[in-house]
Amino acid sequence: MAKSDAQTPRERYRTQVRAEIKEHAWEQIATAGASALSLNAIAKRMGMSGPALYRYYAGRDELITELIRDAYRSLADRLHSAFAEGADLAVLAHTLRAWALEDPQRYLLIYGTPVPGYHAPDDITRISSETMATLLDACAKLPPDSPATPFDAHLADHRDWADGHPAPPAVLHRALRFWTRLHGVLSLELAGHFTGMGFDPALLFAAELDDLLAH
Amino acid sequence: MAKSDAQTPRERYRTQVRAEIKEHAWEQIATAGASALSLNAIAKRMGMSGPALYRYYAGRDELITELIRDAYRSLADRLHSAFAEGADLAVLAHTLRAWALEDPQRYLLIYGTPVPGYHAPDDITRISSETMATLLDACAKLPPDSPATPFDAHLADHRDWADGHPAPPAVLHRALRFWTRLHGVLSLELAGHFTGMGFDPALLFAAELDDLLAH
DNA sequence: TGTACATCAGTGAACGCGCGTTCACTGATGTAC
DNA sequence: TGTACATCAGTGAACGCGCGTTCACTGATGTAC
Repeated sequence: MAKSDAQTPRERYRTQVRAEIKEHAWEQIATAGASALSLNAIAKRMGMSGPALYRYYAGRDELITELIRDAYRSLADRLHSAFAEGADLAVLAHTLRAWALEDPQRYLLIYGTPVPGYHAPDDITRISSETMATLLDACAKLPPDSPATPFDAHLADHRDWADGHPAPPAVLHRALRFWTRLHGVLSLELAGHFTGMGFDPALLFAAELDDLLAH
Repeated sequence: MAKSDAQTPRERYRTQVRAEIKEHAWEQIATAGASALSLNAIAKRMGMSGPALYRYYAGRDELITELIRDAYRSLADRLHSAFAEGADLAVLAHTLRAWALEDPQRYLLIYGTPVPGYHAPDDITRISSETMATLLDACAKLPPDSPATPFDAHLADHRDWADGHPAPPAVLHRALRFWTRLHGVLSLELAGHFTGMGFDPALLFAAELDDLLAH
């Protein structure tokens, strides 16, 4: 976290204000959704005038892109450091869930409804594949037990996304299964589709996880 | 589809224009997302002035709510009629996927990122539970084979959402599993998270479906 | 069948709003000699 | 250590825009006698 390149006071101030802007941006997103994010509103809450923010961000798009990048980065780091500390898939799954519940709109900014025209810059895609790599590493540690499926064969021929990871197709498949199933429960929970249904979403999540680890 | 209550020409015209407004609204949502939906823009595309739309909808909120209702209605009807024609869970799953791919933004309007403050009216919740009921009916037709899980026990005590459906907990669990797993694959596919990964999302969907039917 | 009236679709002007963004500027902070 | 200059944060005014929404109105369509 500490990037001590001997910042001048001005640089320190700059990074601090940039961070403060982002904090307010997250608050605003949590309250009204990403589409309602407004530079002027952020400025007002910070007690400064609208144009002042242009000293720190080229415009609204740049700010949003950086928020998205930070979200991916945060998740990738969280999972990676958990894995580095010995977390297995079960722990990673709960780490993911905890991260998502910490700030639902942050999760949804990344994995929720995309703006039809938007294309993330390359570096963001790269961060996202770091997360995938951690997931693959964790999946590779499990004993190979599931029988090969037709989809495994398909994956054997379409594994570019694994980015050089040596895992066999069955492991790639397992990683995809983890991702889609946990996302399935999580995203419906975060979107509020379980509210009023009575059961505890945490238990459904745990049940899916058990099922994943059993096969 | 035909609701022939002997409409007067004026009523016919009215319903026709309302439908035309909604068509343009869907186009706009498909193009720029739901948050960009604007009455004025719709009016312009229809060649009329902005205020004219207020003859047909009380405001933007009413229009959006009706779009959401229509989306739920469309899905509920599609699944229900498929089931009525003898579809099993596998066919229902593909019906769901086809419906989603038909208009991704329509699916995401319902199951994607919610606007933090929004609460759907009761009748919409009811339509949504129609879909759930169909899913439960289909799940109940499968032979009971999966062993009871701890979550099943939890569901036995929290089954209000099943709305009087006589299915045992294991079936409720199966229905939830179907929903969350298919949604997991579908929503990531629609949000474009598989693009560039190389594999065919349809095959991953099929693999998840196979797995669901096997247990 | 024709006339008198009511209904209703649609218009254009207007209101207030908040948005993103630019620009010329003031004033404080840091730098060089 | 003090002075002269450059850098940069922040302001306020302004631009143009599109939004949702209201209002008083015109003109066409339907209804009643």
